[in-house]
Amino acid sequence: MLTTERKALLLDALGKEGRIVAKEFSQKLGLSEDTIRRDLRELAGEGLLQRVHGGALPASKALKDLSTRRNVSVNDKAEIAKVAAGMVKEGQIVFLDGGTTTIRLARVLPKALKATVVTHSPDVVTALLDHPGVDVELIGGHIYKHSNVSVGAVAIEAISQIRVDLYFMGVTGIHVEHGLTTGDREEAAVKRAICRQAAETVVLGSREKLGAVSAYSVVGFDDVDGLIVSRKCSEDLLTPLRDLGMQIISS
Amino acid sequence: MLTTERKALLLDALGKEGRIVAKEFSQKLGLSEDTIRRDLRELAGEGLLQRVHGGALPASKALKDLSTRRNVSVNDKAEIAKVAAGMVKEGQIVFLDGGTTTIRLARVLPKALKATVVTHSPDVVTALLDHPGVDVELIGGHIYKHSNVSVGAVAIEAISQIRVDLYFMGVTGIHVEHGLTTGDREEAAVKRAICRQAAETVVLGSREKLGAVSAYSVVGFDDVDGLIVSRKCSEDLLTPLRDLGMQIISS
DNA sequence: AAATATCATGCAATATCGTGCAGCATGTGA
DNA sequence: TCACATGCTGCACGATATTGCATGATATTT
Repeated sequence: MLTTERKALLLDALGKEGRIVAKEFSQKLGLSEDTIRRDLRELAGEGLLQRVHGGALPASKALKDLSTRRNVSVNDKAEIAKVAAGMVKEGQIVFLDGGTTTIRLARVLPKALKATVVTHSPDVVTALLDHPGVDVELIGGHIYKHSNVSVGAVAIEAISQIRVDLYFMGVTGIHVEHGLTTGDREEAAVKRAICRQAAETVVLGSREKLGAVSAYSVVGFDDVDGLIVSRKCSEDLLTPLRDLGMQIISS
Repeated sequence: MLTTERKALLLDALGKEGRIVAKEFSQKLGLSEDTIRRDLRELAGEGLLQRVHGGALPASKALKDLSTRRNVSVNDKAEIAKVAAGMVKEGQIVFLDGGTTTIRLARVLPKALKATVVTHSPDVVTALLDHPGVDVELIGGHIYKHSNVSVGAVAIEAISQIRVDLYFMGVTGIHVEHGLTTGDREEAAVKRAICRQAAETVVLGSREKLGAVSAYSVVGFDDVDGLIVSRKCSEDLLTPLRDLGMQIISS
């Protein structure tokens, strides 16, 4: 077995399972634990995963959240991401926000899809590295570490110079009265800027976002065209949004 | 058996199986491993596949950078990164290139260090997420997937608008006659642009880079101020560079 | 605190690598 | 035909990589 291949296996497994246990893997491959541990150490050295006692976890905080927080919402987000990915058509220019759902969305985009993705999230860029068909344009700016996206005047200036067909927006609050909200002023400003440049804006709303309100208002429902929510969302929360003219797509 | 025919076989098998083990193939064809290895080396030289210990893998795998990193070199790079990290002073504005060594450098920067890092590499951004003291500015542009950095007119425009104190440059070739070279035209242009904006430029050169030449010229030795190399680099390779006035820092 | 599990490191055995060299076939020009 | 060049192949050999084991250190659990 080629060591590179083994490392690829480890990363694959990590992506799928969300964790790696050194002992299990050594048995599965018929190699000593030392070898696996060595691999994990090296991969951790490259920043490709995070070493923990007994095995390894994904490196990026976004992904770590995905794997550790094994709540319902993870499945929700996976479903939403799949539905959203299906909306992207050949040749389109799509803007992907930062956030766990949009990263998943990036990952599940068809690898051969010919399209252009614009993003201000380094994580989305990384997720799209193995999508040969997808052209990626990165928006620069000041990195807001809490969300790992670029924000600020530079980002907004760069955004104002592009046009996109479709914008997948992530938010932390979706509320009938308060509209779409997020936890950071800068991020809200960036989202507004993208909205202005997008022919169509779709909000990705996993279950816990519905009915929630965060500190900073992004836009009202007038400025967005659709909302993708989990199949399991209660109708009670959705009908008032429908009444506001929102097109609701259920996974 | 014609060598071209054999190479075609190798590429075929690679496409079908996803990997090639030199030993197996030599037995299957009744040829020595040397011959197969020679073929693989040449195909790798043309970029048609990726050489790894024991055989070969497809060229396009995102893991490519993983495998080019042999173990020794990993240690080399770790040492170089540590030395470079020590050069960064409080309050400085530092530009970090893309590349494995600079990512390591980012990781080993003191977490509490108050400084600003400018980069066009999403991976560097990710590496700096848990450095609360470090402000990160991201340069946007078109993502060149092979290296996972942003390049192109947008990137160069953004770079021209900043000044940095110190630029850590990564290259793929460091050669007495041919100067500093890299494998992509766009990347070379970006590196040149950063050089222009930097008060001081330092090249990070792990062992295998010394004496190597790549396709695209970046700058000559006049435009860089220092070179950090592994302790284990032979003096034979270093003295000619010293004669050119390079300041060489050995790890 | 004791028991257990996991870890990092050094070391030795083995496998693989790259290079130089020689043998062999084929091609070429005189 | 002969002498020579060229290209391909296998072998030898020193260099490098990989792996498992031993060992003492560290972490986790009871």
